Amino acid sequence: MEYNFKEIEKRWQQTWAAEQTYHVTEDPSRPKFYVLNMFPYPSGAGLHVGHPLGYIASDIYARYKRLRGFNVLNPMGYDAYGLPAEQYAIQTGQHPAVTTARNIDRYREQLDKIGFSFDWDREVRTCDPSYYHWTQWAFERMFASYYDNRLAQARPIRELEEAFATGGTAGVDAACSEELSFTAAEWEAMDWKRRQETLMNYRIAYLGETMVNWCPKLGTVLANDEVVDGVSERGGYPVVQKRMRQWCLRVSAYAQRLLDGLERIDWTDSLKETQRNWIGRSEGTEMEFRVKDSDVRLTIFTTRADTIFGVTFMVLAPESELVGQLTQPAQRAEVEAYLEATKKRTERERIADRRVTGVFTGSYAINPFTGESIPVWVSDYVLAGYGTGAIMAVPAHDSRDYAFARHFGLPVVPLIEGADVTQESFDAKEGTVMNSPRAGVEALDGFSLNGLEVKDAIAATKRFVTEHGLGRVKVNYRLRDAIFSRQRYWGEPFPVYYKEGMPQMIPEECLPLELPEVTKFLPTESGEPPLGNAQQWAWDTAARRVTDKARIDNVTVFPLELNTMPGFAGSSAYYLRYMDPHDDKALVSPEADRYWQAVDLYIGGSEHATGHLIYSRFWDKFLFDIGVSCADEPFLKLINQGMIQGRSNFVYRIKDTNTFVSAGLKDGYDVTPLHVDVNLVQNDVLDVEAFKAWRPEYADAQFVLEDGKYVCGWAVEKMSKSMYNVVNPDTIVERYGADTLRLYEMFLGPINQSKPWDSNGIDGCHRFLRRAWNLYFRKDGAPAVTDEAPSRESLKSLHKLIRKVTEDIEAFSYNTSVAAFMIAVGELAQQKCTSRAVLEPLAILLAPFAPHIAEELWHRMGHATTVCDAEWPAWDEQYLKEDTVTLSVSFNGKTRFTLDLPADAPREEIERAALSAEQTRKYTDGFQIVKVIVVPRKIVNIVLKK
RNA sequence: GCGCUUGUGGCGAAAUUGGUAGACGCGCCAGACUUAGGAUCUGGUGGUUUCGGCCGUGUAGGUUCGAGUCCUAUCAGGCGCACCA
Repeated sequence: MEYNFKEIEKRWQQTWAAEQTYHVTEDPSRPKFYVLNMFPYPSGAGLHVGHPLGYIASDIYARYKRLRGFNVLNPMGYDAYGLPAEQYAIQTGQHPAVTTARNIDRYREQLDKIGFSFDWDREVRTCDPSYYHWTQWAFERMFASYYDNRLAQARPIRELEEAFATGGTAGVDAACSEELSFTAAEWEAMDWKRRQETLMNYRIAYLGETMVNWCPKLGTVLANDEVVDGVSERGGYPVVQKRMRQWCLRVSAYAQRLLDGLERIDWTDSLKETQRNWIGRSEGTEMEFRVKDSDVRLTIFTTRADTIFGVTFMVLAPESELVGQLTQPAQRAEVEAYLEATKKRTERERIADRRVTGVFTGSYAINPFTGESIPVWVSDYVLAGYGTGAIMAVPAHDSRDYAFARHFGLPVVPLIEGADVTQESFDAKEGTVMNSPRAGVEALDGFSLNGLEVKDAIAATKRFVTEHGLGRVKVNYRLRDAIFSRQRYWGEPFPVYYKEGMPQMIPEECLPLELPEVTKFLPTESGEPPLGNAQQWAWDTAARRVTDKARIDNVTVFPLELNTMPGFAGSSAYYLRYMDPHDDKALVSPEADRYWQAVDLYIGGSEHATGHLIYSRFWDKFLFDIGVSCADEPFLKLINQGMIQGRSNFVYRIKDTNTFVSAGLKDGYDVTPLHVDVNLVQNDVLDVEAFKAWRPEYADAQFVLEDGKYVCGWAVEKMSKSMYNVVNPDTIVERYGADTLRLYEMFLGPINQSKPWDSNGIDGCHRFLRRAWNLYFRKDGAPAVTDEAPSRESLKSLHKLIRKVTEDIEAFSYNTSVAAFMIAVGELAQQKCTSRAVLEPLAILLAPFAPHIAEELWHRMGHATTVCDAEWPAWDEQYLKEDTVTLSVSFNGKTRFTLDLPADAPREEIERAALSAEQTRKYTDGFQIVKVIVVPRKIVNIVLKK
């Protein structure tokens, strides 16, 4: 009987769909397990073989867990909002909703062919109103919340209003954009608008005037993680810094919790480290410097408070508002020219060209410890967005300050004994402090750090600063608030209208606020975002619905927000929605949430480390605070699947001809290597006829063959259309079947490693499946499975396999379990094993990896129910025991001969046998036996000495 | 510059965690069956060898009876962060 994978796979896929085999419901009688893949953005190019890698790995685990009695949630959906569909819409006029739906259909078709155990009933699409209803809802809750630093928790903004009314800002410790200070009376005196503005300073979702990454080409702002090397991640367009009023999320309030949470989750060290880096916690001191002849106080942040005696100048960021106040008339022209020049430089230019630039303001700060005057400069090496936007410069012990001091001829005062600062600064935080203060300089209260170790000097300075009211100990984070608006069409609309210029939320019960139709996807002529083109885009507060813009009277009808939300909005809480995808009363019902808790296993690429995986953790912590999610970490275990790279093929054209030379002969000619579509190549041999048909210019191509074949060259490159190395999973499924594809993707190597797709090895996996199939049938096609008792040998093969596969799946080492299958099937074939007692468990073991063939074999063995509900077999140690064991006998670590002994021989007997073996005499002759080391069942090592 | 990570045959990779390095697959070689093979099956396949062995896990040391595995130094690749004070 032939292994007809096409027929088998098609039939079972239909059956599973018809019988809802993978439909899952909350079942408190069974333990739950939640497996999740990062949902894909449905691009127009469809899936290539790299995409399903993670899906297959998680599907194997999901099926395995189900076989072990778990109630497994394994959902799939689409991250459907995104720039490519919109860019395509701008070019072609095709509505993004149309292209997105088409791409989703294509993805679904491709996914269905691979035989996943997804519960499609729980599918979500971020662009569905029923889905983004809850994205908008979460945003509204963030707007209505502030972060209480003392409780380390989000609280209703109402509580803050009450606190302001009773005591002003005194006693309030809340995360904010700007430290404010007012009394209850001042709060009471504020009008509605003023209060709204004040509250905005505290809201978790807030409208903020900030420096943003503006991408003129895309016509939108971008989050920090969407900017790579000063250009946009999508498209690679230049990005400039621009001050704009934008929606932001106060992610920074959660910095410490995001950091602490990493301790409790099972992620790779490298990923946790990446997040720690991104959060960038830095413990230091904030110190105040008075300015000579001015009321201005300069606050700076430093991690090296101990270097206070080496401060020889101060530097302000060009964007700092203090620049204007501190610039003296004599320096005004120069400073303004500098600010102008800095503004013109893009982020990219600043990174590419690290010239030392700066300008003196004419003002002098006063060192709070010594009273010395210190010149205040402006330079773009100080960033406005970090710390206070001002620094104390210690050129002797900071390389950037050093470069600046050398360039402008400012003094360098070394503070560490033995540090040579004639050529470069001494940045290390070690050594003994000196010159603190210098001889002859009197410090405040006789303070001195001389003779202390740097570590102790930092602590001593912190203590002194706090005690003398010169500043405070402060923790800074690199993590910035997330900019949450995009000037694009294809995204979630904000449920926001504007009254007196202040944003108002649309009532929760009126959600979702649906994305309006527009005629054009480009910004309006007046520079408004694309939603400015929508006619039906105003909010009627009386009728509580969207209405025509023309009716705006700012009395009952108000303009709606024109920005839309960024890509990460929809992907931040989708794992919660899968728990309860059809609920129209809540994002997730408490029952469903309590049952599924959190994602037990999350699989996806590490490229989301500083984007989605931060935002999602933030979003979840917020939902945890307001009691919607019961888990404060959303993804308990995370595995990063490696990228599948492309394996490109090349043909070699002899220059100025249409003749192509086979790879082995190309060195004899002057050739140009050209990418050739890998689908025209099999095992590196070119299908010459297909090649001729590929492109008109190759129709009359000539070939120089080797051994009658045209052999192509190859290289590992990114899988992309332009390299002609994209391998489509459908092609593989068509040729070998889904089970072979699944097996082969896993066999390729460890899932967390990047590796090139190489179709060359796939035959091996396909052969394995055929051999497995052949175990179950006789040559004439009749079923071979019998009720005979299995041989001990066969049981040993089976139980060895059960143990190996079970342990490997638990360790996500799928490539080695596939190898174990190959060995076991080979052994069983050799043993001519036909016993049901062996072949049935074998089919179950195979089910997670190759579900179609397993299901088919299971049914052919007479089972009416699906193999998915079978019970995972357990191994029995008694079959794994050996009767005899072959020991290696080594002398001084070198193996010389082997010895067969009963497996249960005690240590003494092994030792005796080794010493009395006749070969032993040969090696011990003339030596003294120092000791004998017995590694039971493995090695006897005899240590010799002359 | 800082952090993380990986170096093993012609290739993808294994190695029970300190115990016979290279499982399994590809490729290659030989054979069988075939008019034929890009089909199938069987056997072989790290290097070297005077056929006793000897040498082999990026490089150089160290610990150990014994090191791919542990320690020290060093080189190379990949990823992340990067005027973050």
